[in-house]
Amino acid sequence: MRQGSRSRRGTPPRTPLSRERVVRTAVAVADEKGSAALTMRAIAEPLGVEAMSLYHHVAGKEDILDGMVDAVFGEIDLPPRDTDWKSALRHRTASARAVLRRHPWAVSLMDSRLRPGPATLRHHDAVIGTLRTGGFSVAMAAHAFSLIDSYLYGFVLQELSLPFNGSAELDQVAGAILREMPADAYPHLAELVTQHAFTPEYDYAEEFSFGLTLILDALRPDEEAGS
Amino acid sequence: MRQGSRSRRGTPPRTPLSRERVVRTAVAVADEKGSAALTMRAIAEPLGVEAMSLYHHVAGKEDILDGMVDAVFGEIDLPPRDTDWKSALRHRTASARAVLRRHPWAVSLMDSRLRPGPATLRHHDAVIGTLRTGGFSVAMAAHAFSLIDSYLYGFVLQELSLPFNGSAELDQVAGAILREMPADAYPHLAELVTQHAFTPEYDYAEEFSFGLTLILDALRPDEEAGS
DNA sequence: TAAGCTAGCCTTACGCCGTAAGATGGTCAA
DNA sequence: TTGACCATCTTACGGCGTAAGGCTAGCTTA
Repeated sequence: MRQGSRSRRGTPPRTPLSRERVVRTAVAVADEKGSAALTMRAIAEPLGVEAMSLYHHVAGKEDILDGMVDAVFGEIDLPPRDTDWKSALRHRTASARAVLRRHPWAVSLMDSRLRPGPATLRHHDAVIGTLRTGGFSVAMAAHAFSLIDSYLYGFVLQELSLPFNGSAELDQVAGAILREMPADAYPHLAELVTQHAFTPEYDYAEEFSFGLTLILDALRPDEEAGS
Repeated sequence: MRQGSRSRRGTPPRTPLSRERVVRTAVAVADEKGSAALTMRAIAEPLGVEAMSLYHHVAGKEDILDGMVDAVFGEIDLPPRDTDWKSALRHRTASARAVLRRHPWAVSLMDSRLRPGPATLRHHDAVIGTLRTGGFSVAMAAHAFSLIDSYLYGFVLQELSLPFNGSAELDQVAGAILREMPADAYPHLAELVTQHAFTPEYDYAEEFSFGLTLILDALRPDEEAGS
């Protein structure tokens, strides 16, 4: 904000651009304005620069998106190494949910993006390492990894697709949908929506925890070297 | 193709447009050309019509996207009513995975889209109904619903983000990533990737089944009226 | 049969988008 | 002082979603 403004004369101490600064700005823009507003021009503006200048530091918009995904993985806590595998994975999975809620554009961005950055690789390696150390065979670790992350991404995907800016708005939407229904066309859905006293923040945390606990308790290491 | 061509003279028997025909064509275009190629002009062309003509039948592109999502839900088998809840849900979940693989654009489209169509509502109602009939309380049915669908969407999301046009390409990508690694920077990840003899089609079906079985076996109805 | 209405399609145009190509100008070594 | 370099800016292009309005075929009505 203070460095570049729009000046060209007077040589204010313009902080030089860099791939990292571009990616960080892109994350901020997506957080604030939504992923639809993430244009090259919108990223350039808070940097006090024109859109085309970004191309000297990134290969194109796809490159920025790759960087954003890796930045998100960098924010997720790695599973701590000083507890059992179950507690460790519970911690990192809760951290991941928090991060993905903070960056609502991230989940949809992660699909179709197959150029994992270093933070992504480090993250996956740590999760698999936790399972292996906890006594999981390679095959079983793959199963557990797939299951836990599928649940994580799928849950956040669904959670974010609801407008949870306070329960008022949610109730309003739910109510509108219910009212459109031909009374008893969808009785079970109506029952569930009606009976669920939506208090989004808390309910969702509890809902997530229910599924995660069920999964973690059903998973079991399959190698003899127990801790 | 045969009906409209570009003619205006001679009055060929042009099949009239309709919201349903527009949505069906949009699904076909997305399937064949990818979701990035899904433009109003691209939808209009196979209908033998200009882009702006679509606006007489749909409210805009968002409306088409809503319709596409509902069309996808319409393709998913409802849980059959003549077995136990576990078999019924296994069937509909496998069907859902098959449908979402057939329309790779669908999962990402489902988030951010909060105007469920009739097929979507009917589908959700049937799933919840299966759980309730199976002895689940309303609260427990909500838990089970959330858990199963989170797993489903998350799994497909991850499955589709890999280039699984035959194992050759996948091995190639995996190999390239491994080669970029500083040898032993990600040992557990390397071990897992190396040891997993990727034969995508089969492996993924088995992987999905593992997690689904684990979840279904861990879930339990919580009301006394057993079957 | 003829007049007028209307539904359904087309044409044109606008302001966005990502980015190719090349001009500009500030910095620094010689 | 000169000259080269390189980060940045300017301009432009094709494609996007869609607003506004024109045209015509075929139905309604007298």
